Amino acid sequence: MTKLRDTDAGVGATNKRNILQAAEKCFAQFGFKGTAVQKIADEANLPKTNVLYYFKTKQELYVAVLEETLSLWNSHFDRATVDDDPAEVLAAYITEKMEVSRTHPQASKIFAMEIINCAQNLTGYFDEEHAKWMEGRLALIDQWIEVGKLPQLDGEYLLYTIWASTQHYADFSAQITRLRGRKMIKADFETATRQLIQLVLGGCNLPVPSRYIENIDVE
Amino acid sequence: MTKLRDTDAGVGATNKRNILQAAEKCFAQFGFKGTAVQKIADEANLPKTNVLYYFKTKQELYVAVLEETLSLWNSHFDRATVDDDPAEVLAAYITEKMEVSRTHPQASKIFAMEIINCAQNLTGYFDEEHAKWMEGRLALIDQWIEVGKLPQLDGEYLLYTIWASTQHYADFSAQITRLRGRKMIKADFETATRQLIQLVLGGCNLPVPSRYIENIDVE
DNA sequence: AGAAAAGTAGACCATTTGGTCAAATAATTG
DNA sequence: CAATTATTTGACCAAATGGTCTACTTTTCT
Repeated sequence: MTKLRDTDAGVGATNKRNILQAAEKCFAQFGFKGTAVQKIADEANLPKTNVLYYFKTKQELYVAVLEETLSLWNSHFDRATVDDDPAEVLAAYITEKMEVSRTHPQASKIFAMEIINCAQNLTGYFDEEHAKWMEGRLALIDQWIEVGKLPQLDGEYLLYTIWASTQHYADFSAQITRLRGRKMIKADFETATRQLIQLVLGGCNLPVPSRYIENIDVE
Repeated sequence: MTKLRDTDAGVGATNKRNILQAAEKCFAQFGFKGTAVQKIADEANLPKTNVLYYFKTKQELYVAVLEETLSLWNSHFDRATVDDDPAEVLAAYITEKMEVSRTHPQASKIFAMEIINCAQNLTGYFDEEHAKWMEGRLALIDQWIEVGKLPQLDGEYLLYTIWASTQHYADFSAQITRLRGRKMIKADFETATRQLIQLVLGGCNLPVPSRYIENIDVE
């Protein structure tokens, strides 16, 4: 009766979402060049021409998928200030990023491959935003050091370590699964999260907040 | 006069090495599907047919490149025992892996993509060897814990963190370069290595060996 | 020297694949 | 209802690409 189209309802929007989901799956598994549009179409149960109707080119579809994954970078850490407790903030940040690896491994893989291939499709916008974000977070870490909440350390390498260690569980899940003999389940992720928090906070001479020590679902 | 061929001399061996090097460069940048045999041939200054003469298929060439990269996993850590000092061993291991990331970023990228794409080309041999290696190293870590050289921790996640954090500097170099505004040079790697050692060892409640504290070339 | 093996290289082919076209159908609007 | 717009779909095409075939040259071995 009433029209609530335009963004999320309607045939077009449904198809678009459907295609994006199928594309994410394929791109994560086979990369950009390794994914045929036909395969995405099959995955979405649509003729290929229909896919190209919604996204003019494969590249355009890929960029659309990529841009969706960028939203996963958002975090509570973005809005932390010098008044916050770095132990709490970092523990929460690690927890968030581990959760992303667990629930959105495909997006993480696509992002990783894009970076490995020199980030040709990450437009200047992401570059600038990301660099600006980084600058702000490094300034915050320096403030924490100034007020004695953190020991002398280089925030840059700290953040790299957190990113690498958390994304690893998504990107390298095939290796991890083979080494362990079985897939990591939610409980394993929780153990891994606790261990990583302990390691990183310990390395920063920070006490681990009590709620991150026991096997309790956090947040 | 004398024949010293077979492995490293002779036209064939030279060409093979040349092709492998060109292939490594291409595969690292564009992935398996994204790399045309013709491009490898151009990079090696040979006609395409010549490349296919030495490696019957693109897949065979790719696997050859991949197998070369596996040698980079070798480390002094392989032969450490419970009598060694975990602080020394882990610091050296991190240093070694960071050095690999600095000097063989292409190999690291190829390996990473292979894992992301579910390691279809890593044969059972690597799987078994790697799993066996892992088992031995986890046993060693447990021994260190038993004799009180290490606090209670899960060695599995410790190793993942080390792998992830060190390989990150090779695999994600494009992102790092953009964030910093310039490439990481040797001195930057040394700083990163020290920071990472401090973080990991600190997280394990281990003192950092003095020679890893100052800006001194180690080993 | 002469035969056999190793290496070089152009022409060519079959397949895959991103993308276009045109025609048909369904939905929406005036 | 008529017209316009949105969507669906098969047929088709040109470019890219992995790989083969054949022929030629160089090296090595006896």
